[in-house]
Amino acid sequence: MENIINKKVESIFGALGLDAKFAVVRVSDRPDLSDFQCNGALALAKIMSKNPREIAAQIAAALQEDKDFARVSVDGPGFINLSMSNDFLAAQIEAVAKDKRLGCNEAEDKKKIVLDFGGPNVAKSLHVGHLRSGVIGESVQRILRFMGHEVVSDVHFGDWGMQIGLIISEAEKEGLDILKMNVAEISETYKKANIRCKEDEQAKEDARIATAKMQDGDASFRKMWKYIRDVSVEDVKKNYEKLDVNFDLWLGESDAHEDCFKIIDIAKEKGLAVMDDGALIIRLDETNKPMPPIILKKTDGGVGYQTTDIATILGRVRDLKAEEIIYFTDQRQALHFEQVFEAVEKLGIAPNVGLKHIKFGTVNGPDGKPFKTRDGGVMNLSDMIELSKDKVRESMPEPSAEYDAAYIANLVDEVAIGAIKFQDLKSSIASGYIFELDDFAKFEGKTGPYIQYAIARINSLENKIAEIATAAPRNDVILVSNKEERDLVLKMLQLPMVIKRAAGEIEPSVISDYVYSLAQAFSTFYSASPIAAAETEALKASRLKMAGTARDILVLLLDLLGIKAPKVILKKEI
RNA sequence: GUACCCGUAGCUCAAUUGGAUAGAGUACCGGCUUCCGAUGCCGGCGGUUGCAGGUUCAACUCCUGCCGGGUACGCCA
Repeated sequence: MENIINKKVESIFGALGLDAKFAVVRVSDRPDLSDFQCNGALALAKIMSKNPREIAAQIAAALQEDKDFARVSVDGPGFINLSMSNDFLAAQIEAVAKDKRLGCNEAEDKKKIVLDFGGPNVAKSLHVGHLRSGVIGESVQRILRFMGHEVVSDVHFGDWGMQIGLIISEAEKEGLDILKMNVAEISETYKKANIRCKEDEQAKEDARIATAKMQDGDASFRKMWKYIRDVSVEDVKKNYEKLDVNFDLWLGESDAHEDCFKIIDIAKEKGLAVMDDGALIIRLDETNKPMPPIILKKTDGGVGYQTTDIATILGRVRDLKAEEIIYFTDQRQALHFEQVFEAVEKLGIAPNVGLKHIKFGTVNGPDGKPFKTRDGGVMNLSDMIELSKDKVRESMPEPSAEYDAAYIANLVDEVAIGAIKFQDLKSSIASGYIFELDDFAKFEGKTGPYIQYAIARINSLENKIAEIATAAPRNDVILVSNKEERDLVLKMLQLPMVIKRAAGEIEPSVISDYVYSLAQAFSTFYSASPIAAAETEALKASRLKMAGTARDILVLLLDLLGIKAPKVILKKEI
């Protein structure tokens, strides 16, 4: 709808000989005054050094001719306030209700986009630190697909660095057989190795040598590497499944192994590779923003994650034909990606490919520092999920004939995961948040379950009315008869712009913010306007259709956030 | 030491990228159920946007300087 209004305003600007790029219409900051506003006259006045109110008045006068506007006024220094007619709004929402995509167009410039999120490592079970990357990445993946982009997601497993060497050399020292270990044992061995290497320089050196040997292709080391990788992948997959976080590709650093040599060759050819302190590096200190160098090859001959990340880009451009690559990690890796992107630029291996790093804040404890459990360790992701489910379970009824134990178990799952995900996506992803267990299972206020509940009520409403067997409201017309209805319709019509903005800014919180305000608008409407007992049949049909449309939008939005919308929400009778 | 990020209501966060009266949730206080799901709705309380300057018709937003917090800085990832 904003598109339509924008066009109307643009054509007026054109007719008046004004630059149409200032004809930007947005949702009004002052809903008491108008539905939409245009601030273009202010910007124009500055350029043309004219009185903004005069320009605004001229535009407003022309807009007034259009009967779709119920009211056009110029206020303050030159804001143009626009209010739409109820007929216009009704016609617009009618079109949305009919449309499979609820009025949303796909992007004009569709791209092939590779998303890199998750980033788990071998031998480490997922912890709260992994939550955000997965949840945010999953949502962005859904949003970009909805916009029509071709999206390929890759988990980019951390399976090629020191951690492998650490495990192998530690197992050797302890006389353990890696090929018989399970995930927990591998993880334990890794932890022990870390502790040992903190004290013991020689052990660290041994691990380094083991890493280099493995990377070099030693058969028995490769066998152990493969085993460790397979066992870890299987475990990590299970965890992501629980969270409904999905990847197209389960590639890892190891898959870029061959390309690492190519990167080194290219760097040499271009004269970018220099020996320094025994390592082969690319200098990045001569630019206006000097950075530490890329270490292509370590003194011991092994490659680090800088090289594998660069090599991975080469592969993604060559094999996947990526036009854009987006990374999701916490902000502590900002410098790393600046270095990698700069090196890629110098190497010229990804011309015209957009490289973006979406950084997000850490999940923090009450002290404002990255979250730790009471004993100082990191909290396991699956433990956290269980805690949230326990909370949700408390509010659920006992299994009944209608809803058996399996149904309730599934419901607990969907609500708990919904609560966790919404909590993670509800404020702008650049800022971190304080981890409060209680918040992950809250039902009230700005939470996932609040939205799920609103949806369940609409479903229930439709069932009830169908049961009463009143005149079927098919093909009835939506009427805008009171303030609550009008507010709801206006809110619903913002959908396309919201999704477009979320996709453009790669910011899922734009959607979580909107989905909540829409659910609120619905609840307000719902408690103010009787539906089953509406004054007339036409009004009843209209409101029912309105509610159904709101439900469809809410479900779509939750889906874009990666959150399930249960048809029915059960609760304990009190 | 250098670079980057942050500081908004008691708490957790917004503010459409420079626009009008800085908004939500939570907490707290008050009201709403013979009637569509009260995990709900309505109302109230709560602010010198860290401090001091500057640019602008207009600053939470941009610039400068302080204060306070965080993060990262060559062979871990």
